[in-house]
Amino acid sequence: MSVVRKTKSVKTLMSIFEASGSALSVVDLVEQLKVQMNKTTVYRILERLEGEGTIHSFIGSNGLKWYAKCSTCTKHEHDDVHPHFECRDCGKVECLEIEVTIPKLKNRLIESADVLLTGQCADCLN
Amino acid sequence: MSVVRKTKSVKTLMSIFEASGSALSVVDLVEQLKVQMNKTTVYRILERLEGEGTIHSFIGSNGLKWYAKCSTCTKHEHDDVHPHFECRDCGKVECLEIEVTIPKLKNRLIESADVLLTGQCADCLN
DNA sequence: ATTATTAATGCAACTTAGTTGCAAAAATAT
DNA sequence: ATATTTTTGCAACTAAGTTGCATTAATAAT
Repeated sequence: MSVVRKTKSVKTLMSIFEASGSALSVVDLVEQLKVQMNKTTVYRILERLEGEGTIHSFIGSNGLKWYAKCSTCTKHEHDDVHPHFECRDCGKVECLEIEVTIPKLKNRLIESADVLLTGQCADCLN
Repeated sequence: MSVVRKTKSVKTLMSIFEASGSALSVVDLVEQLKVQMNKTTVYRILERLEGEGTIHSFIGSNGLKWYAKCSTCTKHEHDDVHPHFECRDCGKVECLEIEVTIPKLKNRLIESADVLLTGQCADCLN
């Protein structure tokens, strides 16, 4: 069920993620691709690629959805504690290749941890 | 500017937060209060209370906005690294009274950190 | 290579969270 | 009691994301 076919649209999205070093918001992708494909298609392809493990998603500071293809995406075991960084000036969002340690909690089972850091990126610091 | 008046609606919302130990989603508040006040009013009161420092907000796992009144809200200096926990079974969201250590990053200025943990709460573990 | 099967797409209509402008009502100040 | 300023309700709107269904494109089977 739900085999991911290598359609033209899928290839287009894949190459966008390959080419981009940072995360991409769904809103931006839909806007950027609106002449080439329907927004529903964008949403559905992103869902499938995430299900496949090719990309991963997270929620930005304003509640909008972002996707990224990072090095840990290629591993089978998905690392849940890799943080994301959002620049308050240029709006760029990136995956950070560091690990954040989540303390163990008694009485609760933690299944995943989303860490979103906000601040100024290298480019915007000056 | 933007003095917070103690209107009936404000008092209602304040007492809801006092009575509740956990965080409250805006959607739930609007639904719960829809006979007593307009949804626009709910949104605006929450904004004002947050500006005042009485409550704080964050984004849940599905991108929706949540508000909570926690112990650290009463302090003037707002602690940016207090995590939130969302139960995947019952949907309850709570502030955790622990501190998560965010590693220093070279080349980036971190201004705030949002940590959202997802899993099973004490009640849903059995 | 053609045909059959199944997945993917486009489209339009819809749902839902959140916002805006403005007139009316309620708090606070005078 | 009146004037001032904030707050509220309402209706209309925006924008993100979803759904159903008919059509089209990929892959599998012959």
